[in-house]
Amino acid sequence: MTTHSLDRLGPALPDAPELPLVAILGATGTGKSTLALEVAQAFHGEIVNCDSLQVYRHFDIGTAKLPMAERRGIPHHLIDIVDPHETFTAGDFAGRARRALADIAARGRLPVICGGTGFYWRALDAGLFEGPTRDDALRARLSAREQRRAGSLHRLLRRFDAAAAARIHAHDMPKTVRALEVRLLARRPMTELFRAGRRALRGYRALKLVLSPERAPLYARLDKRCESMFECGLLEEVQRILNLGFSPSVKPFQSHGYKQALQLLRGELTREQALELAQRNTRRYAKRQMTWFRREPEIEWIAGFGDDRVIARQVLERTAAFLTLANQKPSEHF
RNA sequence: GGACGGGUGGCCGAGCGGUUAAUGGCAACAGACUGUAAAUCUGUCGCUCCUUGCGAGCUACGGAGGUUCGAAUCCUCCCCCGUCCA
Repeated sequence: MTTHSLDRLGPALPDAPELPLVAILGATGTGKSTLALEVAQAFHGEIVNCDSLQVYRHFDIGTAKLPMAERRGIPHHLIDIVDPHETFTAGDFAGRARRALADIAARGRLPVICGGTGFYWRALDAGLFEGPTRDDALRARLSAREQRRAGSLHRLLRRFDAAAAARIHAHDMPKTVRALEVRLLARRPMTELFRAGRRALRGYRALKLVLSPERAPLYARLDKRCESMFECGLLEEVQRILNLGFSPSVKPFQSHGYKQALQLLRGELTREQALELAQRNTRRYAKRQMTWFRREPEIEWIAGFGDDRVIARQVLERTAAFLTLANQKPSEHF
């Protein structure tokens, strides 16, 4: 574990008592929301969303957002905070999440982070490096260049930041563009900036739980959930968002489920095809999430669904133990 | 009974004499991830073996024969499936 002194967002004193925090992570459909509710309810917590799509207003059904009525009066943060056309990055998330954490802790409550976007979690926990934010004008120029000559951006990156070029596959445009953007704007290679240190979260002691049910039942559940989304208003929701004036090219529309619903509305897919593709992409996504969390450090695996009673009890016990330990920790120094 | 069309690796589906263990897609498995990450991208994917190499051997394109230096690809017979005519 390396720690860096670049953090200016959290309590920076190294010997300050660490505040407890619980993170409930895992693939979609593993029952995180329900479990987070249980934990928050039992330990005076408030929930902080860590899902890259639930931040968008109006995208409710396809993102499996917990309806207000089911939130048991527990405050949920970072849900419905931006409009669909606004860009919202991992950096934005990390900043706002840290503020939410501090607020919750200041209220004497337990922050319960809940979500499946691994990158957001990492941005929050390990932190991002100090670098330029995205620059759409620059990116427009870069992508025009790539269109003129396919492969030119990666070649360019090889000249400007060989280390990054070696790590990023030539076909991976988004990452190639970002590396170039950093290099061009900061005038220093991304690799160097990254090595210089990240803005890691300080001042908290986290219990990191990853829900990890068996694959077959998870997939079955995802398929079923996807189907019921199509049956229970996904199409109508998409139409409603369109009617509000948001473009179909807006980012959240590119996510699985919504993308297919849009294609179905345009007549590009039959209902069966749309559903099948949505299900397939959801399954693939879940698999990628599992891959991500496997690499996440200091994690505790929970082998089951979060809405399983036995699992819930197990997690509540674990959380209780964690909290008493967290409370004792500072006094051990004296 | 007759006329066509077809049977290809877990599935779909190309190939239609050689450089084809056989394009693609799906499924499966593994992985990457440095500010739009539910995105984007990569690898493996018949079996066995090893000195892990654009390695060796084996088994493969419904079945059995045949033609050929050589066949998933051509011929014969047989077995299935589909459409049409009786």
